[in-house]
Amino acid sequence: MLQPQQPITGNGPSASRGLGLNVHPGMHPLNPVHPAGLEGIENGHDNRRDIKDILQQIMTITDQSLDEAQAKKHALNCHRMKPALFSVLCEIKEKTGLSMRNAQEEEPPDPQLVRLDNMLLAEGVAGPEKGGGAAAAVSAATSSGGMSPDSSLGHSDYKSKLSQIRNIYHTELEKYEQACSEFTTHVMNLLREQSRTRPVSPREIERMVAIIHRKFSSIQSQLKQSTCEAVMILRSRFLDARRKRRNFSKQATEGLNEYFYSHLSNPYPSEEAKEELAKQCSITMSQVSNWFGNKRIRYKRNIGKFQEEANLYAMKTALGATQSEESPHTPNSTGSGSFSLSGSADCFLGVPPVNGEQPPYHMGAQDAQSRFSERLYSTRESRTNGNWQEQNTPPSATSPGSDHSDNSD
DNA sequence: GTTGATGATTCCTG
DNA sequence: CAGGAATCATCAAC
Repeated sequence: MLQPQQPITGNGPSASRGLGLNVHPGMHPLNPVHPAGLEGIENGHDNRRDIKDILQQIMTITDQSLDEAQAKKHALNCHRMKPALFSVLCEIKEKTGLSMRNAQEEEPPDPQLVRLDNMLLAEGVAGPEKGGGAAAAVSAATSSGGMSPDSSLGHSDYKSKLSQIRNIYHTELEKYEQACSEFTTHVMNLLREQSRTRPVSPREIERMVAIIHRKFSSIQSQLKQSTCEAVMILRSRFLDARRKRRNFSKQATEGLNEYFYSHLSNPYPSEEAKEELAKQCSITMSQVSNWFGNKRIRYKRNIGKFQEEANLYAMKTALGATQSEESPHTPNSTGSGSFSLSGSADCFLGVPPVNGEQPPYHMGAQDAQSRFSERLYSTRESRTNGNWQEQNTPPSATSPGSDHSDNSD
């Protein structure tokens, strides 16, 4: 794409300055490396003086004013020695292999940059605008058990902020790309201009372009890093579940409590039961696990405090069970309104007798209870169950009058 | 602002 | 890896 020997037409200011001839190692004026370039010249002594003069002019060209330099440059380009000198320069360059120095440097992709790219893509900042972006990040955070669905008001805020970051990122990226492209064009023009007075190979230009791109790439990676940091801050601020804790809905709490107290002998829902509870309470399975974990430990810590609650739910379940007995068409009715669980039919039947007492509610449905228990309790629970039963004697749930709870703690 | 309740997280254990 | 225990952070009632 370059024609180094083409006639001079351009006379831009850039060409008159950095001609770059004073850095060439093989350019000693009195000792041309290859005499072929001076073919046809008969008087060697005069020639040497000519060359000396020309080079002297070239060396001092940067000290001159623009117009003067332009004029000198034009004079030099028109000089009869110019083609010969140019040819010498070309040969010197070829011999020394200057233009090829470091030409082979093929840098592997920067792992740090790749990481940043991947992260921005995952966060929805880079890549396609809709679908995989903020929504994906939010849904990921939610499904990991972070937030309850009613915290979605925070999501829209998060999305809008993420969108802002995305916009800024793309604007800046565009700016950088434009600047890079402009600068590259400028440098290429400069080199083309210079190629009229010194040999500049296409490969050299490519190398220069690569250098420029590397420089801009490092700026870009800084931009990417800053963007990643901004997204991280945003995430921690908006998606940190602790900050955005929301109480479960009344219905959800009721459902969980119902299950807890109706399985007081073994309040360890199986995966299946957790899934069902999660579905019915509109929370995630990990939230169900959290809830039961908290409930068990808090109940155990202060059984007396939960006595009333236990009684309440015992009443409810008992009422539900009675109703279900009376009207077999509604077997799953638990007296808790819209909330019902398939496993709640074993209301308090799993509660072991306290000091040999009979369970207060014996519906004659022990078989059903066993079946439900078998289905709902995982193998893991059977391990922990014994422990729970031994250590946590449930209160006489349905007889508040005979409260003999130990009010532990 | 204080305080108790509560959902989530972290660390540890079996 | 599930669960216990401790703790944190926020909510909500006062």
